[in-house]
Amino acid sequence: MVFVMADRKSASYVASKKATVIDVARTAGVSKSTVSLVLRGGVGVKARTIEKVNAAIDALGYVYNREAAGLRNRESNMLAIVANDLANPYLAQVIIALETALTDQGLVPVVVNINESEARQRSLVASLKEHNVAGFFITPAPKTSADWLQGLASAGYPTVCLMREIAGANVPVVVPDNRRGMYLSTKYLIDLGHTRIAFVGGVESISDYQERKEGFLSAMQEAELAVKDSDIEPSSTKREGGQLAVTRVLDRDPSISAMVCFTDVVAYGAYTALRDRGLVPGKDISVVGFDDLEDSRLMSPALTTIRVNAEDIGRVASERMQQCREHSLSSDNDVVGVKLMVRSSCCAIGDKVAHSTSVPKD
Amino acid sequence: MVFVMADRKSASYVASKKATVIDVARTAGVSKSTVSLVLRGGVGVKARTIEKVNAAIDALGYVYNREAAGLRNRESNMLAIVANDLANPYLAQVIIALETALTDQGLVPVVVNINESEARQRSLVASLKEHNVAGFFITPAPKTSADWLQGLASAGYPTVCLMREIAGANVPVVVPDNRRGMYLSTKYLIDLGHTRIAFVGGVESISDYQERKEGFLSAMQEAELAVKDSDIEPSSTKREGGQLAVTRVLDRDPSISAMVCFTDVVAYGAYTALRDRGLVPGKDISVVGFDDLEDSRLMSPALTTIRVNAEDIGRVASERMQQCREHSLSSDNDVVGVKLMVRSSCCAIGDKVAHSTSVPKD
DNA sequence: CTGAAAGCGCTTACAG
DNA sequence: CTGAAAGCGCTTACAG
Repeated sequence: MVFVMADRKSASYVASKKATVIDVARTAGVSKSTVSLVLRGGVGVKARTIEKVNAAIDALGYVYNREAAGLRNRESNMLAIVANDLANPYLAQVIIALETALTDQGLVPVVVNINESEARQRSLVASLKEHNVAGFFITPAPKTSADWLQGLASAGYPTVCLMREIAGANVPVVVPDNRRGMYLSTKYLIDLGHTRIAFVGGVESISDYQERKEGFLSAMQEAELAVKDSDIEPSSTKREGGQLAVTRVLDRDPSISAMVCFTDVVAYGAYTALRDRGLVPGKDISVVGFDDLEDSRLMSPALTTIRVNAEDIGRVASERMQQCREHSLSSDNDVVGVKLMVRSSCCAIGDKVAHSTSVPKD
Repeated sequence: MVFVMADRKSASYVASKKATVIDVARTAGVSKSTVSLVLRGGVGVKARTIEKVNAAIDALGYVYNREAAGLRNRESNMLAIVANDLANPYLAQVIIALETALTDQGLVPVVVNINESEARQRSLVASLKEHNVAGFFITPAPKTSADWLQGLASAGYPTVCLMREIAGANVPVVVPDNRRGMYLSTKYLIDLGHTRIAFVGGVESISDYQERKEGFLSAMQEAELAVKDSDIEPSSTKREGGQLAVTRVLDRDPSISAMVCFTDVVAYGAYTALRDRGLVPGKDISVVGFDDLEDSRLMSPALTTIRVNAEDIGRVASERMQQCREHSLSSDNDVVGVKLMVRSSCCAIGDKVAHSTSVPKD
């Protein structure tokens, strides 16, 4: 009969010929509708039937075609994480936390890396829209326009910004308490007796930079300490950026006795720059970071830094996404708490003594 | 008329009602078939018509539904990068390189993170299959079964392994020349006069560990140097793993004067362990890494290490994938070259003098 | 270039 | 639970 001939003809590429719901129904001896019911959770289908269908699925190596399903019911379980720079270890922590939270909800997180390029961001997001992702987590690239971001959200794609805010876009944002973090680290240095404190590293065009700078300035102002323009030295957020920034700052003004760094990675660069001039961090000069990467605890001297719990960021962001998906509104900001981790990279100056009360120890 | 009423009713959620090919055809004043032609490159359609269609697409905010298209033509431009651990900085470099190569070919790379969990690998790969990805790059989790991996490839999903090999699976693999890399670094230490060299860090169950260990052993054997079991100390590949491994090795045998580390990250942990005992890397004891992360050049002492060009891995892997997609065969291994980068973390011992000829300098 | 029709692999809704 | 039918948004193939 005809069916047999067809089978024999296709014998050689049988593995790549994908089974379909009809095939499953046929081998399980049930209807197409029943298979569909089982595939979607099997409510109201009796256990024996579910077993038969699952057995057929295994036997045939059937792969559910979620895109065909999505075509009909307009649903998707795929969420995109649009990452500004996969080489940033702190972002990696956030992504890992976020992935865990999403996977627990039965969603499929995929990450794309835009490498701080607005153009790449634009084109990758466009591609993901074509693939019917259910929503976007995004750490927007520098120069991202509010209109573009807003447009994404308005077009029905639930969108949550991570770590960075784009002014003018009405999109929910999950950020650490950048102001308070930098305020805490600056205040800590002031309490140790430092009066000449530099703020090093970071890219001015990104929202977190401005927030951290404000925290620094407010602590300095509160203590009535002067801040010269030259005490603030932006740079790339790579290790090398920190190294260059510190070199420039100290070349200009050797009276600097302490520095708050934009991130831990910048602080690592600071360590290198200091060692290159024969200065020992934690002894000759004080350094504070921001992020609390795993390495910071392990290096020597262990880096005093601001801890931002990546798990918190991930968890809050996934909750916010869930809200967006439910009622497509809500653009509040979530600010995640921070904590000063005192380690060994700071020293007291003048008649002060390093105090280790009132501050959490590692 | 009916259409007008429908339009007015849907006015409030007009933004989320997606335009379709029919809508584009209507506003452009052409047929559905023509729009389809334009969407797929516009061959044989005159420029004026293409313009009209594109104008309509922009005006309507039309988003191509690649899944509906894929349903019909069984094509996909989405490639999955299944990463064993996103927190691994070297892997991040490889992913970035791979993404660049794929994007250049008009493909859409998405990465998922399995966190070294075989179960997560299994479930995420299953989900991605449901989303009709065109192929998989994978750094297989420990305990990945050859059958599973082989099954993936046999089911018609082009699959390329990165960095790690699963014995028994007939799948193309792109790896650095692990043996030669470790041979080179061990030989370098031997030439500096070291005789008691430890091999620290790394997880035994993964293929690259065995290869690197073989390189170490062959250099030692060639020099007729004895290797005790206790000179080889595996550990997690995290920084903390390196720290613990080095501590154990030196506690057992303080005569060790040099160590080859499984990776740069392990070497960073070694630095910490050495400093904790008052030893200065590059002066009291020699350390060599493997990977050549960006940090290695910048830390002090700058780490002597084996450079594995991540761009090469990414480029070769994407070429290999292209071949798989074209004729679904080819399971050769690609071995990417390595290079010893001599920096400051090693010292000569006995009557030897650090030689810096014949070896590439940074 | 157009137009009408069939089909990709599912879901949906409904009568039985 | 089943079965027949229509539809999701595209592509394909073909006659005009």
